[in-house]
Amino acid sequence: MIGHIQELIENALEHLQAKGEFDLENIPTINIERTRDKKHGDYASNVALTLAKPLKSNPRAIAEKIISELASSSHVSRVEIAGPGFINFYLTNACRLQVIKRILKLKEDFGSSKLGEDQKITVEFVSANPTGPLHVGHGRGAAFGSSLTNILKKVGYDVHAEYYVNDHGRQMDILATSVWLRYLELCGEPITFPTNGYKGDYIVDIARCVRSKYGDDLRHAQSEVFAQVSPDEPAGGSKEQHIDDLIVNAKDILGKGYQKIFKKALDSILSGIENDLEDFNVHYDEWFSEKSLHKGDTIERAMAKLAESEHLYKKEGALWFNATHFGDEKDRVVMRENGLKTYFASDVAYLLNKFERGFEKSIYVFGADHHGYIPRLKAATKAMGFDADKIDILLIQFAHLFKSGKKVPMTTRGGQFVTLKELVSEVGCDASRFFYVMRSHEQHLDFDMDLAKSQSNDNPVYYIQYAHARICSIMRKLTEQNMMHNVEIGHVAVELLVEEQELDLIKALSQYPEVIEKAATSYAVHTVANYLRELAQLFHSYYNAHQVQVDNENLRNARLNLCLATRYVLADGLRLLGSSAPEEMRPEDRKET
RNA sequence: GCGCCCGUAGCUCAGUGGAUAGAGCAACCGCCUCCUAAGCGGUAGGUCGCAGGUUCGACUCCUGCUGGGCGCGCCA
Repeated sequence: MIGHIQELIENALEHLQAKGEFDLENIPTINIERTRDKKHGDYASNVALTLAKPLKSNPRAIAEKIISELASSSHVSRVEIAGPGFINFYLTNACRLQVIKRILKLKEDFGSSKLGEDQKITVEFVSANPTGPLHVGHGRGAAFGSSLTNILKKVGYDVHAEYYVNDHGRQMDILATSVWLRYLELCGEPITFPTNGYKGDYIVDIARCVRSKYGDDLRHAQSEVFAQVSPDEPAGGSKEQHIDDLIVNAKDILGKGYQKIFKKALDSILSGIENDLEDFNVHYDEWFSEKSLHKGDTIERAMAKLAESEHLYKKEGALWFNATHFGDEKDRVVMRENGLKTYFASDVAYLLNKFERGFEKSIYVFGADHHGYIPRLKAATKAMGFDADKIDILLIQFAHLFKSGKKVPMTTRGGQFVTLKELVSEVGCDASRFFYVMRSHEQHLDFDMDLAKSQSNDNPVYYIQYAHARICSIMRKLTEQNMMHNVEIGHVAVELLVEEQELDLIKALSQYPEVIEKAATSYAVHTVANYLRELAQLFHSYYNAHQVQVDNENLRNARLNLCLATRYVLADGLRLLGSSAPEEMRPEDRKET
């Protein structure tokens, strides 16, 4: 419709130009937008305002000339000038009502588009180190990334959702060593657990699994384990050195046994993460292993690419990438003096891998604390000769969890935190998914657990679901009374929908494709949540003001069509956000909170 | 110190150059003989952090200031 109006104006401008009324160097791109206020019609253009300057004339006069040259259209009922010189377009009722037929035909495909042209893109999100269960801090990235993936698919991208698994490096060694030490404790060895080890209870659980599988096979004497280990921090030493020494000993003493523990720890935590995310309705196409980059030659090739473009240099024994050349604040080490590659080297290799897999766009969803990564990833992209516009890095601001009015700490050093699993089991998947994405990802979020749990009118997700359930209920009642919903009768009688609430609801429905498209192009998942709330609001108002099941068969079917169309959009929108659309919600099912 | 993000109603937030700045919650007043009251209608609530600038037009863009969050290792 926007394109149609654009065309009308464009033609009018060309006529005016040809008649010599206007003297423009070129026809500008014409901006058409939905009006916010229905008193301003359905669509408005500011074209006369923008032309005021080049034409050196007043906007209202220009608008008048444009209107006089507008060709008549079967979709437009009225055009008027308003305010400083806006041109407002009113659609014909027939045109407005078409959307119902369209939705009933397309069903849940309404709002889908070919915007993405089937381009291969990837969205990487969460990617938390597999050193422990996911906590509520990861939940926002998971909810956002998953919803974004759904939305991008909806507009026609071939989206590959990916989790980058940091299954390589020192943190994993600390994990494996922590498990081993807990295992030794279970065997009865007197162990002083290192300050820098992972202290969560889940480590003990894994150690127990190791013990039940291997018995005492991996047991070694405390004296051997701690032989030549420098003192821990409480004993006046360095906690970093202490844990590193323990890792060296663990690898030495255990040999192949170390890999067994390592693998057990990784598998156990990773499958826990996978399960937690599945329960959170978050699905991945790929769990990408960092180790696979080390096993293959991707890192070498990535480094070679950087070297080729002469962006690598040696300093103080280490190998550096000159990121400052591309605007980063400092150069970055890719290989340490001890010959080990840094995480950044893996990141560059992963980047190369994404380009090699032919993704047109790689979207990274990072926590706000990772904002320092943007310049260096962009720098590496450019240095390898790729288009930096092909990577988009989104920062998710922190969510603060509130419980009983008090802020709940997200993580603590001691390994105590609210896990995602706990959140989902306490609040439920639907409400927690919705709460995480109902605010802009660029905004700090206060997550009120009590509100999310409350199954009441305070809770926006239930409000939306309730609208859906009400429609389902209308349909059920109909069947109980042996009345038929005849869609064709409804289509023919569509002009009977004249109530204000009906027209408002119809208008909102017709906006769904635009909302989805805008959410996709600007990565603004929360706009879908806002839209659904508005749509539910309009439906509830309508429901209260007018009866759907009326005696008049024509009107009844027209209204049923409208309800059904609303239902499709509500269900699809909820699906995009990872929430369900229940067909029945009973007040007596509510849990008192 | 440097860099990134944020400041809109009592609270939590929408509003990515347009018309009279909007929702929800909290407050107050109403609505079930009628398809689910997890609902609806109404009232009240604002110096869009402050000061300049760009523009026909600024909550929106630019600069400075101010308040808050986060980040600045051969850590992961």
